[in-house]
Amino acid sequence: MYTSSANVAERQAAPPSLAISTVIFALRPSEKSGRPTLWIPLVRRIREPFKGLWALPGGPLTHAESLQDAASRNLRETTGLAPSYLEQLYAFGGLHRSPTQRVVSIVYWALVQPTEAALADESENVRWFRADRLGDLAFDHNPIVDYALWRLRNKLAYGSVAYHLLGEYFTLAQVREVYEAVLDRELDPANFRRQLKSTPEIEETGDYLQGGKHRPPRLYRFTGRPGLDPDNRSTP
Amino acid sequence: MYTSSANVAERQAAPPSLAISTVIFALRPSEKSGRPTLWIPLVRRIREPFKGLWALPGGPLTHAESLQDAASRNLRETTGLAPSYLEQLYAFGGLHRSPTQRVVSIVYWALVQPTEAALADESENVRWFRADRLGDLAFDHNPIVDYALWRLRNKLAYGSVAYHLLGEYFTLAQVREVYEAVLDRELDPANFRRQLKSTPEIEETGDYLQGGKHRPPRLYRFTGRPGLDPDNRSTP
DNA sequence: ATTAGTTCTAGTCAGTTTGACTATAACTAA
DNA sequence: TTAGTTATAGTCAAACTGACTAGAACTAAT
Repeated sequence: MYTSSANVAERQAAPPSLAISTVIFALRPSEKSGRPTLWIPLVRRIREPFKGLWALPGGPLTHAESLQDAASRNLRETTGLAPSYLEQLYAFGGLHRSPTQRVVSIVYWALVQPTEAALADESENVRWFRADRLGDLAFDHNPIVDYALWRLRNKLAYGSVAYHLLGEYFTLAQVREVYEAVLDRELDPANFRRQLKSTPEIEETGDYLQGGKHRPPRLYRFTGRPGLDPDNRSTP
Repeated sequence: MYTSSANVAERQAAPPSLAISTVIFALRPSEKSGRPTLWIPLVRRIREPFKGLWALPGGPLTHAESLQDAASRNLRETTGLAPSYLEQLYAFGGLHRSPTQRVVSIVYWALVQPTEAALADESENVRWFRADRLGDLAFDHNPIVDYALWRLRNKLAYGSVAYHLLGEYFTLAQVREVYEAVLDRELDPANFRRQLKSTPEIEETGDYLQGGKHRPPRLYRFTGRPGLDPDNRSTP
């Protein structure tokens, strides 16, 4: 068996172990400006290597679950979250990612809606961080998060992913705030609005968001699936 | 050890085995029209499961090599090819991909230049197939190839990948033929030309392609790297 | 040598998209 | 009632796209 009692020769012969990790994104209001910003939950390492450092939630792949199932189970167990979007990011398999053993990590990235994110477990060993202020993470998790951010920005430009960071109903200004938070630049409200209105997947509702300080904006709804992954493509 | 002598209980306890496979694309002239078309080399299964069927080249991940190294070694060993482009495609980890054991396959896709592809080994158990006429492959390799084709078409639209299917020097018409072969539709020569001329990564040379039947076209050269993968991004 | 045929290459033109900007509508708070 | 702010619609020029025309440069046939 591949337990900790295995000697060096046995570890050499063993296949690399397989782990699943997830980069989870959610929007939370910034402390200062109150505008939405990207946050990521991390877990503290409670054993070596990198004991005490923060790391992406993850764990080994068990025998009876698919990769995607393992990712969502892990998500649920470590953070209590149910993602609204989950996609494979990349398989990281460099030789020296972990100092103690060879590990291949299949990393997923997930988006979580704000209502869900507000309920998330937070504890001594689970904490949310601003995506742009993470500090030094365990293993190679810093470049992994960078790559996940790059993918998120790319997917955003393409289309259908922003709505998974919002609730079912949203205003066009809220969508713009998502884009501004993720892309980290301001967008012209009128032009942005024109583009969204020309995409058929965004449906006008009859309702308006009340309770604001100014003219109440109309609420919209997103219709249409994201799905580009092979694992998602066939789901109707 | 996890050999064929392991019993069921041992296989259950064992971690899923890890394999690397590669979808290799190269251009070859079609038999009929002579125009370039996409071809893929496959290897014949010489043992169960799926004995006798054609499959993607691949093999187990050995302990001392990175994922990308494993992919290129495998490429070289099974087909004798050195790719001009190699990128991770996806990690496939469904529970029932292989009837005999749980296998997680990290699949790469590669592009090979025509000079290289012409030298490729072909034998009883290695043969090239037109990408659009593969028949039934072993395992879940048909949807994997479909997904690789989808990625290739996408990357083509974005930019820098077409030149890795060509030699160092090429005419703009040759680039157009690559696009036409991969996207499977005709493109207006004048408009296509205008677009390419506006991209700074395509450099005019002073030379012309001689020996054709008509006006000799100017030769161009591609300058600039593809790299979007985390494994490729930092390579300068 | 001349001509026909083909590809290479440059250009036009209308329709569409994009970015910067202006203006009015609709609400809250003072 | 008014000032302030956001929501929303619209204008305009620049850039881009797809369809098309036309001359340049070569080969092959007459």
